[in-house]
Amino acid sequence: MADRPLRADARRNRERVLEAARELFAASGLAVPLDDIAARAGVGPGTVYRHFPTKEALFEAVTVARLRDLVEFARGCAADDDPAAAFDRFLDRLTEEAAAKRNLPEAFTAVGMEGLVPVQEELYAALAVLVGRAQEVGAVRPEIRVPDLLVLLKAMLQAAGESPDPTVLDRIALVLRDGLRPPTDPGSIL
Amino acid sequence: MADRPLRADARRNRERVLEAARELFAASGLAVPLDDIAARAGVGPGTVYRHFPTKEALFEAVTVARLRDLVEFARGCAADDDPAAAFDRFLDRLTEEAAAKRNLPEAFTAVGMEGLVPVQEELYAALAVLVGRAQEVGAVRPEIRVPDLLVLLKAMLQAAGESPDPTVLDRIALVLRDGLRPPTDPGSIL
DNA sequence: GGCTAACCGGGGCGCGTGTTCCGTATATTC
DNA sequence: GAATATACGGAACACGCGCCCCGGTTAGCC
Repeated sequence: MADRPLRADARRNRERVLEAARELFAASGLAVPLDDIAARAGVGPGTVYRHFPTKEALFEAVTVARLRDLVEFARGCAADDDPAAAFDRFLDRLTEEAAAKRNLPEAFTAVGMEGLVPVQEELYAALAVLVGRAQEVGAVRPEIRVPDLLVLLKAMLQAAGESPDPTVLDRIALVLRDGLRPPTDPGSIL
Repeated sequence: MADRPLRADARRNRERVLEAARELFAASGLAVPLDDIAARAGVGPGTVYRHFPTKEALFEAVTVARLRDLVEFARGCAADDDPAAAFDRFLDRLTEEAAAKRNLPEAFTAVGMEGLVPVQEELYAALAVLVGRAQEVGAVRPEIRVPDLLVLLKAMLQAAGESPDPTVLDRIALVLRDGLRPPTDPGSIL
């Protein structure tokens, strides 16, 4: 209970494990063997378990951080003056991150990971604001709900991760963006 | 080599295994344990292996059939008079099938399954015609290529399959459809 | 109805992978 | 610099699952 400060080498190893986990989870998702993470960190498997009670816990630790960043960004966008531009900025950010981060899509809807739920809910709430405001100014079709968006975004991230050709992502993002806009309603172009 | 006709009980069991595999693969994809399939078919695991040399072979057998149907449908669409409507019909069919068929998306891009390749190529070719014709009449944005479409559809079906709410799929299909259309080009509405 | 060959069932092997354990090494403290 | 708690490493364990094998059974044929 009395959190004694970690020994110096312990803290260093903890950081190394997190770093290795970040990279490998991003590359191959949850499928990567834990031993590989340990090896990449220059550490034995036992050491990983000293710091994280389970493989899932490690995944959580890595993923919560990434999701938290995303939530923060979404909140920043929500505070933007121009709701349409704000929504666009968020999509931009997501397509950037999509490059080769397979753990993000898994994190969106992963179930059964206790620690992920709060951040998922925060993301949901932030997106609700972002989408709602964009819909008010007619930048996003009104029937769209946050879960729809999450599914779509997840699909995009997944698709991007699987395709070897990076330009695929550009075209997919294009389709998504145009599809989210309301069907041309005369006079909607500010 | 001389394909002696299968014994009656053997043929019956083979059919049962295929049936069980269809259902379970559709529900949970390749992840379902082979023993479950055997149990569902009322058969021992050994019997499954008598008919299919490997679990992947069973998956192939089930999936090739489904893909072949899809290819046939796509070809039918390609022969349609109205290319725009034909493309739409294909999308409709796909969203219908998406309801709870997790093996379909996996089949689109599954690699390392020898038997799947020919059908995948056929699907690719059929889609190329379908998309090409739709593009000629301005129903689909010109920069889209078949791989884009495959990746996008796959990810979407997958993501939608995970969502408990079936209406999500409807809205996603809507977004997809509008997103694939070229950005309103005055005069494109026949 | 009996004979033969084909087929069935499920127990068991091997492997990959998450997890634990303990003897050894090292940081910290006095 | 010695004492002690803390952390390390990797071998060993547990387990799920794909896959094989053999004793028993059943279908097909005379």
